Amino acid sequence: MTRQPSSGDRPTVKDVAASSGVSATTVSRVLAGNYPVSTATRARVMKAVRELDYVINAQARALGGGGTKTVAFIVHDLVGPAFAYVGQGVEQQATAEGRLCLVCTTHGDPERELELIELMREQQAEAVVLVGGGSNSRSYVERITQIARALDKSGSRLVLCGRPPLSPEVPATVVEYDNEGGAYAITSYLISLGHRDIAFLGAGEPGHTTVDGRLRGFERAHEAHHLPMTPQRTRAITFDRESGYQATRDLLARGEKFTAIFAATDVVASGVLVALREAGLRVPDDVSVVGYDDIPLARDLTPELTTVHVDHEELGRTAVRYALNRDRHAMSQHTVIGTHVVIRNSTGPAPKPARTRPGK
Amino acid sequence: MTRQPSSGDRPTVKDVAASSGVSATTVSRVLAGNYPVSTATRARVMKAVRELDYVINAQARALGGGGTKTVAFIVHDLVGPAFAYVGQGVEQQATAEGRLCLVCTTHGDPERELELIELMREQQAEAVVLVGGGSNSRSYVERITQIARALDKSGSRLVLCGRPPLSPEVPATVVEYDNEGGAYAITSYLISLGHRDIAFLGAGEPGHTTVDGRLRGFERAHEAHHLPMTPQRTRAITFDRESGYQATRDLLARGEKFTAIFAATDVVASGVLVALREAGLRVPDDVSVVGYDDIPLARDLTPELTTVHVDHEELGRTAVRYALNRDRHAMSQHTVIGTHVVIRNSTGPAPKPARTRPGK
DNA sequence: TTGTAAGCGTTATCAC
DNA sequence: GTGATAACGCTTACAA
Repeated sequence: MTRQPSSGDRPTVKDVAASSGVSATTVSRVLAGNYPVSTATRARVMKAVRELDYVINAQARALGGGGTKTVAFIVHDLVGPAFAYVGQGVEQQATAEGRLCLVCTTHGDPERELELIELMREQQAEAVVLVGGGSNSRSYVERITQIARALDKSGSRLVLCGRPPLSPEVPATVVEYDNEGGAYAITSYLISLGHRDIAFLGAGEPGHTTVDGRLRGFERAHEAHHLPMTPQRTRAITFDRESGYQATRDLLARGEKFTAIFAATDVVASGVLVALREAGLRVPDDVSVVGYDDIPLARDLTPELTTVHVDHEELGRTAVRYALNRDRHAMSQHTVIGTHVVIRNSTGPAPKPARTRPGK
Repeated sequence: MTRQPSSGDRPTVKDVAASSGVSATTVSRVLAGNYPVSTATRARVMKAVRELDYVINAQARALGGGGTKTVAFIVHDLVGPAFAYVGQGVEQQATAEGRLCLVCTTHGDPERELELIELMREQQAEAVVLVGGGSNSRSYVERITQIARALDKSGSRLVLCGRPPLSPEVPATVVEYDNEGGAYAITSYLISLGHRDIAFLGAGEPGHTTVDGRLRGFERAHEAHHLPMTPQRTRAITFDRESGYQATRDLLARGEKFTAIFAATDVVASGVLVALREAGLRVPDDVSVVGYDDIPLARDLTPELTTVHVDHEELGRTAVRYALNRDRHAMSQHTVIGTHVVIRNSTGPAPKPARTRPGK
């Protein structure tokens, strides 16, 4: 007698087996397709599957057979363009490798991050991708190390995306981009245009790996060209449009001398442009502006923004690819993706003499 | 004798039980915390949990106990700003309700969409959120109806986010925004500024629900003000920046008469602005431009874009909230979220006489 | 080629 | 309070 599945109570292999007159094992074999089954039987089983509208229970399968085929993606938020692109890459590669993609947001809360890692451990995610720069503080590094070990013990792999490597003994996959190199390159470009007084908006949060790298590239470029740096021209900000705006106004209000501004991100640069425009300064005639990331916004700004291109999507793809196809004996992995300067219309030769605050 | 867990082989309740000298049942109770357990026992168990670094197996729990506490989010892609915000809302609400969030992208492929629905059925997702406008074609509606029924049978709920409701007999939750109303309002605003010749960029794909709604609002506003519409001024596009750019160039090249452009999305509007600028036309002095969506980009364009605000994040939140806390007896649900016009600097009084192609 | 039976790790049921 | 024991739905030896 055939069971009559009703709403909310799914048919199981047993139902299919009963309905097609075979054993549950055979049904399983037909569905998995990895075992010889006679054509006639297969047909009968498939017919029953269709009639009952049977779908396998992923939980039960995971428990009985292999693992769970899941990749977790933990990120600050989904709407930052850079994050969204990394996410896109992660999802894409996970799908390509036959995995499902779990996504969680921390909103910058370290506690929440920890909770999520535990959750992902429960879920047996094959890889747990952490996106975005982290702190460089001793305690933070220790924490991440611990997490990496815990995940490793649970048979899952920690992937750090867009931050520097940990010690080689830590079981983790690290995929970063040449953050410092990009900053060095674009700063050098400004210097080659004759700029000598360049403001840097994006200091602050000392120990934040992304910021640190960009600032370091900025500094190294100055050293390489034997140019002095003045601390008054580097500003701590919060990496949103508004803080770029405020920092620029502050720079102008204090009468700092500068002919160019290096904004730590494209989003910050968008605020910079507004402030300069309000102050009656022309870009790039009076002041050159550069950003970092090359998100689509960079092309929509007026003028179009000269910036450092980072292939965020590739970053996400690479992260998953490496984590899933790694040498099981290798402890740590580390890859760096290149960056390059994209020249658009927000940069030009330094005006002479250098501008100061208008009207001062 | 205590088991020694090694890499990749997780301790189980049994290990914890053995290590703390109680039964597996007791361990389960301590962990669930929903049953009386003596303080002493609880302490011993927790100690063992910590020592073994035990984490529960979510799959096994799902199989044994209740369901899976998962919400699935199926979307065209993650990087479209509107999608990203809906996703943010979905994730946020899912988390708030103690659910995990699975995310998958279709890249516009209907086959892929079907596959994903099946996958989500296997995963026993409590809710499956489909984001973005769909087709209105008979076959498409039938397909969705079938999907809704299939999911319902599997005990999971289909949620349509940002598209019109299906028939009341179809078990689905629909959350849309007042798409047509927003288009009506912003068109009326243009008309109130004296514009009589308004181009609409975003026709095409007849049957696409989002586009249809916006065009209908545009048309209704014309009717309400007894204004004629000329088909030559509505253009089919592909909803990216480039197609907005091309459509505008085409409009100009053909010498169409217009004093304002209604771009179907903010992204399209960004392309429109570029084309107008290249043609030497000033916005809003020569031509007014409006968009739709009010994504952050709208404020970064020059001039800042007048557009229709849609709270995409709230859309996502509402979708999940309704799907999870619905009346189990109600078949279909339907909610509409309001939209409103945001006036910025891309719109102004219609110039007179109406501009045509410059130099013509 | 097919079936039987024993897990997988948890929770629920029913005793004690 | 606590502990056996039987599900949950699937896979995978081991047999036939």
